[in-house]
Amino acid sequence: MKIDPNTKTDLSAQIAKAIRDAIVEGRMIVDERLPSEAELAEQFEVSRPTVREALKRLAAQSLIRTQRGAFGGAFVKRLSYEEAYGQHVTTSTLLLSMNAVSFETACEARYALERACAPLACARRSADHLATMRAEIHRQTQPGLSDESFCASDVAFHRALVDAAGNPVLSYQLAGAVEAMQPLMNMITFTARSRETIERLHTRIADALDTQDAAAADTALHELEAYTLTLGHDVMAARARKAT
Amino acid sequence: MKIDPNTKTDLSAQIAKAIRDAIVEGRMIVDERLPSEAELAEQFEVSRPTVREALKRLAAQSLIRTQRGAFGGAFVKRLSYEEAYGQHVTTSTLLLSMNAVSFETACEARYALERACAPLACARRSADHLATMRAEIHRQTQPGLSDESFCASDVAFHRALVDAAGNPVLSYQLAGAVEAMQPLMNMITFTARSRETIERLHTRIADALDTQDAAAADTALHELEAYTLTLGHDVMAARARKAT
DNA sequence: GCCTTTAAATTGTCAGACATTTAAATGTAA
DNA sequence: TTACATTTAAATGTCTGACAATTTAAAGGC
Repeated sequence: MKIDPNTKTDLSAQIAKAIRDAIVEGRMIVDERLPSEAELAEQFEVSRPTVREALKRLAAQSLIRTQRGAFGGAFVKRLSYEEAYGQHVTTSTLLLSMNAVSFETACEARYALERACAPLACARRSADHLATMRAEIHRQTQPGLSDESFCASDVAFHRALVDAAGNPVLSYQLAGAVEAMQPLMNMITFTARSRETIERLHTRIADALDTQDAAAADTALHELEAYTLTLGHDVMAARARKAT
Repeated sequence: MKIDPNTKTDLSAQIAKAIRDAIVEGRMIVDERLPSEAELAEQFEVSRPTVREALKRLAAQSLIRTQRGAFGGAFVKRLSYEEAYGQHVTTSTLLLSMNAVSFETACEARYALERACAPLACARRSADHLATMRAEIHRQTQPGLSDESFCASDVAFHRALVDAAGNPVLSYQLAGAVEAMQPLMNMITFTARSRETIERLHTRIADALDTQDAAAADTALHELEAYTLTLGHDVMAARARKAT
C-alpha cells in the first residue's frame, strides 16, 4: 500500500479508496483487522488525523467497524441487508428529491418492479405475508386516518408484496424504489372515495396472491398504477389552478 | 443544532447524522453552504477535527462537496445518477459477496428485474439502443474472447436492454442488480457451445425489441435465465467433483 | 485455582499551528 | 473607464503533540 504524494484530491480520499478497493476486490476479508491508525499513518506516510478521516469515510459506507481498547482497531465489516437497505433508501430518496424526477417516471418504475415480483410472490407467499397484507388493507379503511398514515400503510402493504417473493436480493433492490416514492406519494390528498378505490385494488392483489393467480395480480397492479397516476395528475392540476 | 454530550456513539457520527437529517428532510437545499468548520465546531461544541470527521462521512455518501479558498466551504451536493449508481453497485456487490447469496437467488432477482423492463423497452427502444445490443452480440461471437471480456460484454448488452426502457429510475435501480452479478458470472467458464446458445438468445431478445414483441422478449429472457442457471449448476457440480 | 489489579494498546478527542487554495478587493497602468 | 496584476482574507487540508476513555491480556495476590 503506497499513496501518491501530490495530486489534486484529498489524501484521506485516496487512502479511503485504496482500502475500499482492497475490500471490494476481496484482498481483505470480513472481520479481518486493519493495521492500527498509527501503522496506517506510517505506511501511507501521512498523519494520524488524515488516516482517521479516511477511516470515517469507510465507516460511513458501512465497510468497516471500529472497536476501542487493546486489540481493538478497525475491522472489515460484513454488510448486512438492513444496512445496505438503509443506505439504498437514503440514496434513492435524495436522488428523487434532488433531480426533479417526474411523478410519472417514478410511478412507472415502481410498478414495473412490483410486477416483476408478482409471479414469484404468487408462487411462494406465506400465510404470514398474506396476513400482513390483509391487516394493512384493514388499517387503510379506518376513518380518520391521516394521509401520512395512509401512505405508510400503503408502503407496508407493498413491502409485504415484495417480501412475499421470498428473494432477499429482490427485496433489497425494490425497497429503495418503493420507500423512496413515499415523499412523492405523501403529496397526494387521499379522499374517502380514492381510498375506497385503492382498498378495492389492494384486496384484488391480496386475493390474487391468495389464489396464486399471477395474471390477476399483474392486471390489478396495472390498474393500480393507472389509478395512482390519475390521482397524481389531479393534484398537479389542482395546484396549477391555484397558482393562477 | 445541538448535540448530546455523553452517549456511546462517536461525536462525529452524531454530528454527521444531524446534518444528514437536515439534508434528507429538506431543511437544507442543494448548493446551500454549510457553516465553516470553525463555526460548526462552535455550534456543536466540539473541536474542528471532530467536525472534519463528520464532514468526511457525509462526503463519502456524496451528500456534500467541499471547496477550498475564500468563500469556499462545504455545500450540499446534488446527487447525480452517476454517483448514486456507483454507490449502488458497490453496495450491491459487497452485499452479494459477503452474504453468501446463492447463484439461484441472484439469478432469479436479476432476470425478474430485467423482465420488468422488457415491455417498456419494446415500446421505447431507440435505434441507438438496438445498435448497441447488436454490437455487443457481435463482440460475443469473436473467437479468443476471454471469459471476463465475454461477461463484460454481457453486462453491456443487458445494460442497453435496461436503458432502452427509457426510465432513469429503473436504470439506476437495475444497474446494481445486473452489475453486481458480474463477479458471480465470472466464475462461469463459457465454452464455445454455451456462448453460441447465449448469443442465439441475445439475438432473439434484440429481435423482439426490434419488432416490439414484448411477449417474445419475455419468453427469451425466461429461457436465458433457465440456461444461465444450468450453466451455474454445471460449474458447481464440477467443483464438487474436484473437491472429492 | 480464582479473583483483583495493573499495564499496555488502541481509538476518541482536543488545542494550536502552518500550508495551500481561492476569490474578492485593491491598486495600477493603458 | 477598463483591463490586468497584486494583495489580502477566509476557508479547507495537513501536521504535531497531547490527553482521555476503553478494553483486553497479563501479572499478582489470596
